[in-house]
Amino acid sequence: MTEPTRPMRRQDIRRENEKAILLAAEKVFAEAGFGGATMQLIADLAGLPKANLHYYFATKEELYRSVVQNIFEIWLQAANCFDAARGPVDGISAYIDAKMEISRRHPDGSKVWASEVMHGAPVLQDYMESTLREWTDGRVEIIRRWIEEGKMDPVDPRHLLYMLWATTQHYADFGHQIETLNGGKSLSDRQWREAKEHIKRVILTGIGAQPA
Amino acid sequence: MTEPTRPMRRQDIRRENEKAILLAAEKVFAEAGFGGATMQLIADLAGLPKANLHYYFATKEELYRSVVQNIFEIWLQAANCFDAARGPVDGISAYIDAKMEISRRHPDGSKVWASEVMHGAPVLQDYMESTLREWTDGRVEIIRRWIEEGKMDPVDPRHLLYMLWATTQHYADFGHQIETLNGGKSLSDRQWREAKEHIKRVILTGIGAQPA
DNA sequence: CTGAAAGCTGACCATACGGTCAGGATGCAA
DNA sequence: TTGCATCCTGACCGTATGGTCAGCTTTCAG
Repeated sequence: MTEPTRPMRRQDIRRENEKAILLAAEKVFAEAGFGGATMQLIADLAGLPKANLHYYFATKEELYRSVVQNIFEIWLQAANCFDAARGPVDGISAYIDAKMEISRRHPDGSKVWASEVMHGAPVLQDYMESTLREWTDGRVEIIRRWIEEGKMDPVDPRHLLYMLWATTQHYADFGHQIETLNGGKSLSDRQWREAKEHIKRVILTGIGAQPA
Repeated sequence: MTEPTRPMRRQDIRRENEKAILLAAEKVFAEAGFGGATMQLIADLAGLPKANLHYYFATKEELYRSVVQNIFEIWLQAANCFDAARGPVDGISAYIDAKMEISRRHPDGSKVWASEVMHGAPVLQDYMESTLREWTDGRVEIIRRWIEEGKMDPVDPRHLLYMLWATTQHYADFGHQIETLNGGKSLSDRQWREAKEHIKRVILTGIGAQPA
């Protein structure tokens, strides 16, 4: 019916194909892990012949690396919430919201990231030792300041960060478990809202930073 | 030097070999995932020829299933803490302690379990729909009672359980990240104690169940 | 219009992996 | 001691996978 249209420019072709491949790869890596994923499966999901994948990404490792780096970018962007905040209530609330939104919108990416870390971060070790460490140290300093200013109880900033990561990431990585316990249905809008509110309430109350 | 000793009884041979294989398998599955693990690697780590693995475990799937089931047992045992408790402070404290001890002593098992769930629980789906669901429903009921009795704030019991699982499991699954951020060193006894205390403090305070 | 660069792909290859098996070694009950 | 069940294993096999490549088509600058 509709004229197929395909006078695509070179640039577009490259961009679209890479995008399709990365999306397919993210899903397959998330579902099967690096070792269990096959280039053939990724190719099928992306709607391309396998050899075409190797035209854009020379090796499976390279493709995987690209996927993981993409996630890491998204992950780091959620950090901005923290900086702009004037206190723990604003900052931590915004961060929880942002990370929960990632868990909801990019569950596959979250799983790939979790898998990568669980297996000892073979491709992201350098990032963890540089970017992630800097990011973490910066937020630890912010939290420390909040504590000094009496805006929250004196809890260990690092363990607090781990708790934030853990609780939010859990809804992506263990989403299948949660769904199963939810009667086999994925969480509704309301349930996601409740999850966010629960986390914010418990943690903010727990660190003595409840809004006036 | 020491006389090699090997008049081993049949029973012992079987038990020891199965144990060695399961231990090696747990480690390899944790490090490489199901797809990335190879029977050869597991055999080498267990100090046995590959063919011998297949004598005890017919297929890779069967071996994997055994590993996962073992973990699930340990995981469920930590549940007892909950039942004996008279209130949220006792119960949740004990549960956090137990789960953190699992994260510390069985990091590989925890990772295999996490991996299994992340990939959609292909071998444990039935367990999740029966045993896990029952366990969860039971604890939800206990928590609900505590709330009714005014022993803690009215938070959603399910999300509270997820938070407990997430925070404790995180120290195993993301142990590598935590170590990296800890200067490349694994957590010391003191740091593990601090982690436990932090989690207990924040969560118990967060749900309004702080001890008098 | 033309030539070269970019994009594409079926067919192919070497390897690694899960699994098999025939036959030897060993513990053990009778 | 004997017979048998259990335990063990080197050698082997079929398959699936990551990766290659020669040669095709398409885009597009000049």
